[in-house]
Amino acid sequence: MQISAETGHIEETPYQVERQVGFLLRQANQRHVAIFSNIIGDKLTTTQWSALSKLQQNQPCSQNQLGRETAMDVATIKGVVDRLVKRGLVATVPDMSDARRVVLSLTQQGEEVVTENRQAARAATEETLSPLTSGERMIFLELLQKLC
Amino acid sequence: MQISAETGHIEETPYQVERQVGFLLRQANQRHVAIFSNIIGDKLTTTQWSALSKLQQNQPCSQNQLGRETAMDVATIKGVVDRLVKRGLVATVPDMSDARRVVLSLTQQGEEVVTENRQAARAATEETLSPLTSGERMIFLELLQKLC
DNA sequence: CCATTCTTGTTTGTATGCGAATGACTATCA
DNA sequence: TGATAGTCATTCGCATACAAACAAGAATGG
Repeated sequence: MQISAETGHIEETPYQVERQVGFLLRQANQRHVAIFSNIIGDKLTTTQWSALSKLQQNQPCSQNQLGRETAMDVATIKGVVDRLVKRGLVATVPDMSDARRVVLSLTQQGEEVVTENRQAARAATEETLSPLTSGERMIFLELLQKLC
Repeated sequence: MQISAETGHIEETPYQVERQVGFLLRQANQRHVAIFSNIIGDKLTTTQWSALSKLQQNQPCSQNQLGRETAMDVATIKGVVDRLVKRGLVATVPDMSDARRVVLSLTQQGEEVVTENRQAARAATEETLSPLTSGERMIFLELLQKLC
């Protein structure tokens, strides 16, 4: 909304959904997910990759903690972890000192999967950012981080 | 990957999921969705708003067409439209000239909902972008558009 | 005009993603 | 210590999101 210098009236910028941040964020995310799954294949989703990759950094880790660090709801992280456990990439052990907690860690196979796919994940990032120049990427990532 | 001026070796940038575009896009989108639903309430989701708002611009419109214009899969747009129809915001009529097609249009109530919530949608956009200065917003939106 | 091909809409299956409720356990503080 | 508050994991319900398979209709070329 702006005030016109001529009329002094409030001027409505025409509202176009396709120009709104929300719409664009959703689309950009969709594009990235598509690129990621083209490169990685159907083995791993972006969300699963986040969980595995983050778990490797913070091993061992409780389920909710991992959810917090990957920005996933408790209900969401449970589903993700369940599928990773079923596929033998993540192991769960009950916590000795806290009976509520489930302690997560990568299995041997999980470690291998993370190692094997790191270059592919880098490639996905690269391709997603490919429409931007090197300088634009720096700026974009900086601004994007402010919106999180 | 960069080449060090000192060693001449290829240096691996340490891989951190939380710094990757994909991770940040997902988070930024989550934040926007949360802001939107705080402002609009549980009446409408971001996706439903996109569909309604776009439909108002392009009335009447076939279902798949609307999906294409809102960047939604055929299966996704069907679910969205079904829910909007069930709530009386969208009406469907069979197309005379093409028996496959379902022609969509806003109902009276649908028109009202779009009109009533446009300011709120603007406010959601505004709040999502609030961490950025006016100049940064222009740059960010421009770069984001290139990634779609 | 007929066969091939494309498009439209539907359904199924899998995977996020969140709100809200629940049960079990821990921590805290009066 | 005993009530209260907070945390962890689970579950349910709803809403995207996409791949894949399908049926019916439309469009095209031969």
